[in-house]
Order: sequence, then C-alpha cells, then structure tokens
Amino acid sequence: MNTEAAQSIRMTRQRQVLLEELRKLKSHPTAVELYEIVRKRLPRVSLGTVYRNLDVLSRAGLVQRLEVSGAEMRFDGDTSPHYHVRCIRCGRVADVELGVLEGLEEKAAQGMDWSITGHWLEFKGLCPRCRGEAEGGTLEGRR
Amino acid sequence: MNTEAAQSIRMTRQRQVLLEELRKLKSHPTAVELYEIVRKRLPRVSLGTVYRNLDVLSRAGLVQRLEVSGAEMRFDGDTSPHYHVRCIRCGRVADVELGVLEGLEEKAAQGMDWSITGHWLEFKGLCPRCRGEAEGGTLEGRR
DNA sequence: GTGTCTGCAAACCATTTGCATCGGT
DNA sequence: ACCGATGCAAATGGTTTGCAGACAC
Repeated sequence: MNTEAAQSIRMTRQRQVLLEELRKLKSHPTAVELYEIVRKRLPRVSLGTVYRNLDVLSRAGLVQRLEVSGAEMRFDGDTSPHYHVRCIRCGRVADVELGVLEGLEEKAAQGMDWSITGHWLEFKGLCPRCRGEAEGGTLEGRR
Repeated sequence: MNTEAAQSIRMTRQRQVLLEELRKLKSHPTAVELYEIVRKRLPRVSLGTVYRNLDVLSRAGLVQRLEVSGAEMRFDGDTSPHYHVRCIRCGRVADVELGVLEGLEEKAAQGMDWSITGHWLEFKGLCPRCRGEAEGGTLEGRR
C-alpha cells in the first residue's frame, strides 16, 4: 500500500480546510461531497481546486484515495493501511477491522514477469441501512 | 465473487460475436478496444450496443467485469474466480496465479453490522514491458 | 406478431485543464 | 518578487440513454 513520505507542500487555506474536514469525517466522502462541506467555510472555493488538492494531498501521503469499484472516487483522512467495504446498494464505504494481509504480493509475483508493488482489497456487501431495507422490500443491485 | 446462474438471454449476432471475440483474447480489453475488434466482423455495430451487451453478458455470468482502479472498465471472457494485476504505468491487466482466498469475508464481517457478500482483490505493479522501460528511463507513475 | 435489441446521436457526469489573477514563502 | 495555487468556465472521455426502425423467438 502507498507509504511514500509526505512531501512538503504549500499549505494554503484551501488545503488546510480540506484536510481538517476530511479528518473529521468517517464517511469516506466523494470529491463533490467534500466540496459541499468545504464550501461552508470557504464559499468561493471551486470544485476544480478540491480535485486538484485531493490529488496533491494524496500524493503527499496526507489523505488516502479509494479509487475502486467503477464508482466515483472516495477519500479517507486516515492514511494508515486498512481495507474497506463498499455497499453494493448505496455506495457507502466503511472501514474493515482486518489486519493487512502479509506475503500476498510475493505469492502473487511467483511465476510472473511482472513486478508487483501493491494490492487493493475491497469488500462488497450491504450496509446496515440497506440490509434493513432489503429484508422486507425489493433487493435490486445497482449496476 | 459473482457466481449467479447464467440467465437465458436472447443470443443476437452482436452478443455472439462479442462473446466469441472476448473469449479469444487474454488481454482483458476495455469496451472501446472490444468495439474496435468486433467492428471488423460487424462494421455497423455501435459502441452503445457493445456497452449494453457487456452489461447483459456480465449480468448473465457469461463474462467478467473488472471495474476497478479508477480507470476504465475492462472485461474478461474467463468467468472462473481469479485475481488480476494492473500495470500502474500503462493500465494493462493480467491474470494472477493465486487461488481465491478463503474465509476472508467471514473474518472481515466479524464485529460489523454489514453483511459481506464478496471481495475484490487486485494487484498493482509493472508489466514486463513497462518494467523494462522504467529501468533505464524515467519512472513516472500515472496517477 | 410482439417485445426485445440495434444504430445513431445526444445526454450525462465525474474529472481535468487553460488561463488570468492571487497568495505563500 | 516568484512560482505555484486558485476561481472560473470550458473541455474531456468513458458510459448511458431516448428514439424509431429491425430482428429473434
């Protein structure tokens, strides 16, 4: 998983606020959700800036990018290596309490010409809310 | 992993050709790549049809959808459960010789309110071609 | 025959980018 | 002061969709 050293980056007000807000949240927001939140404190911020800074911050190792599952990207203020579950119904994301799997990459690399540098593991499932709804009602997977 | 029974679907010429071509390939093509290939046999096919049918075929369990990594979707004619590596430089995808991990979902579900129905594991690395280029030249990871 | 599928083109929507101005260091 | 960062708006690019005619069963 991505563990490069945090580069020193210019800490503008936009980046500061973005970082603060993301670290407050446990919801793994999308860029647009984050934009709406940050806008309360910086009404003139632009969505382009949010995208640019999420990119800068993730390259600097200050936030984690969850770029999986064909859906929109989501972000995590917690940069410690850990896995996630994504709800197949509503897209919500949560952390999984499961230590990082060791030795996987070495095993995968055996007999391959590739050099393997990391892995991404994401679980799929139903979040508590959607599970409740599914029990009685129609379960119709999205996509 | 997705293991639902193949529904009986109307087997149109477009679907037939799509399926045949995808099964010939080991390259895990994108929808657009597949469109270019299929077009050689069905010159009037449209990209919309390719997308619609890849969706139908994957729901029917006849092809596998690799919807990971923030990049474009890719497809696999091999529907047996297996993992993939994606090149961080060029996006190429290959199969990984590693049995499906057992008991992972049960372990992840412990202490969670979620019901976990599957997982996605994808490796990242450098394909043989890009690794060669990287050794001498500039290694500039994409994204 | 009829309900689904197709081709075509326009729409969508998350993300990126060009540009002139602004701001951190 | 200088170079990178911002706001704004337009562009991009993969994917989806509305519609009228065509086709599989």
